[in-house]
Amino acid sequence: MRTVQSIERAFGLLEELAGEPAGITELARRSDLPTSTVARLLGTLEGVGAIERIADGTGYRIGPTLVTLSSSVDPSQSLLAVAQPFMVELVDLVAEAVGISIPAGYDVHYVEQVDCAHPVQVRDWTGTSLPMHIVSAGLVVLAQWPEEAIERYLGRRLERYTPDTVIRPEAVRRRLEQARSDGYIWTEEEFAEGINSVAAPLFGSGGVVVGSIHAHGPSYRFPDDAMRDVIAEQVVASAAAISAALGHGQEA
Amino acid sequence: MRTVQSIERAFGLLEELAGEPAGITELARRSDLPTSTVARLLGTLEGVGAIERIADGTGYRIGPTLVTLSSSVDPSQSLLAVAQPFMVELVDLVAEAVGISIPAGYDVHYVEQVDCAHPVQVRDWTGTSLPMHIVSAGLVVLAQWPEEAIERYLGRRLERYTPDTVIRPEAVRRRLEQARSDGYIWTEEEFAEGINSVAAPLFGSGGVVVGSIHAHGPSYRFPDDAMRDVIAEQVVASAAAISAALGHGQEA
DNA sequence: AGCGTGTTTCCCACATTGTGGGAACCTGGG
DNA sequence: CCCAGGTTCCCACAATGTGGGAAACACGCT
Repeated sequence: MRTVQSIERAFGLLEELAGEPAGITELARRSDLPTSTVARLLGTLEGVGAIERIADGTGYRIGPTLVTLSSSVDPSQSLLAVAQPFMVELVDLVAEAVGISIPAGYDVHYVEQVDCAHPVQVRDWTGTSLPMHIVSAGLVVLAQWPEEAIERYLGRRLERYTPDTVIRPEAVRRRLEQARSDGYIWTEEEFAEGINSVAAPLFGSGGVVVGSIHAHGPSYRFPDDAMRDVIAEQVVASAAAISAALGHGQEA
Repeated sequence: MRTVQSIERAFGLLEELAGEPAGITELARRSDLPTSTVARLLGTLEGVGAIERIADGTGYRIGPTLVTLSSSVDPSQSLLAVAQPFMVELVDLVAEAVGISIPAGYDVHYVEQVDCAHPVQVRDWTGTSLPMHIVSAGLVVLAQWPEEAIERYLGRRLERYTPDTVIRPEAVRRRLEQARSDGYIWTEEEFAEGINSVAAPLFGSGGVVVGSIHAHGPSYRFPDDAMRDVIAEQVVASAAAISAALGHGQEA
């Protein structure tokens, strides 16, 4: 036995439903399965939240679970594919680890990192989430949010991670302005002692922020003071290139 | 038998993966299933595209199929649930059909309509898509896009639907400005002769446009000249209420 | 009301299908 | 080269999912 029939069938049904909501009998006809089987499969799918009953009684449609499942990785998906080559390129330029992250609620989620050759380097944060105000990758994203959203963010208690973490709302606000005008931002030992990073925002199809790209390294060598601006510009340039690559190709 | 075990397990695994990509053994540990079973389930899920292998060999993550499945219904989903009551309310106020639409590439897609009591009324456009520049529902959305995106839109050939359709890029631009400052826009027989409509944009969690709400009626009676501004304000108010309802509640 | 069509839900015997133990097989490190 | 950690394959077993059909609903018609 290689594949699981019931799962394949279930996804067949999901695809039908994605095209157009429908009831048991109709799906049974379309997918050429006995109604009782379809009923059972749909029942299970409903149980896990993959589909839900349409309000006025008859029929099912794609449900919240699927949305959650996909959204949790979705943005990174296309992002990763597109960004990968640019990340590698950027690593060569700045000679430090480069990462990509996406917004996830009030956090940013690190989805990928390309390491540099240095024997001493920042560990791979892929898979972790951190509050936006403590990391460059988060600040540049936050900076792109509409005013009310920022308001909400800053209205909550802002956690401190190190002595250098900036948590005064007005101070954070100033940094956001800075990020907007510069197109990038530096954080220095605000999340963890010994790590500095620069980040620039990534924009997707509609012009909305979909995440950010950053370079980070040990604070004893990064950034080299002379290179500070150059590095930032390189990150910004990579970000722009990725955004351009994402830019078009909208879909419903 | 009530539910299908393999499907439940499969979705359990998907949820694990959504949280964080992982390999077979790790998932087996976490979900407390035999590795061979996990391997088989993942194999099937990969077959249907629900997950995919992570580039550098080891591990799986959520795949394209799930994204497709959810995106096909997602935007309308939460929107519809939230918007429904407001739509009904608005119908009462303006005494004409009210609809909701979402952006889909360069088109807007009509996802729902609540009809009014009039024996003569606009047909239900639910399910159809139209270019943004010819309908109020599209213009208000377009108006919220970032400049470069608008640029791209207007750079293409703009189709004419009726003699009154505005297709000169500069003219459209002026209307977009108007839409931004007023918060709504009227279109009069630009898409189909005999139909006028007003629309206002809907904003979602991040403050991004997620669609629009509009009222439309036969041009011989809609809008009543004296009511023109009142109606527009009512649409705007409904839009604001819906946006507020969508507004918060972010999630990863 | 009463009927009829088109649903969905429930039940149950059957064997197909999925299961899981374990062995073989890769792969990367030391 | 060997060892650990992971993945793929195999196979006997029966638990699991299957599907036919009947029962319970839900409407729309007359």
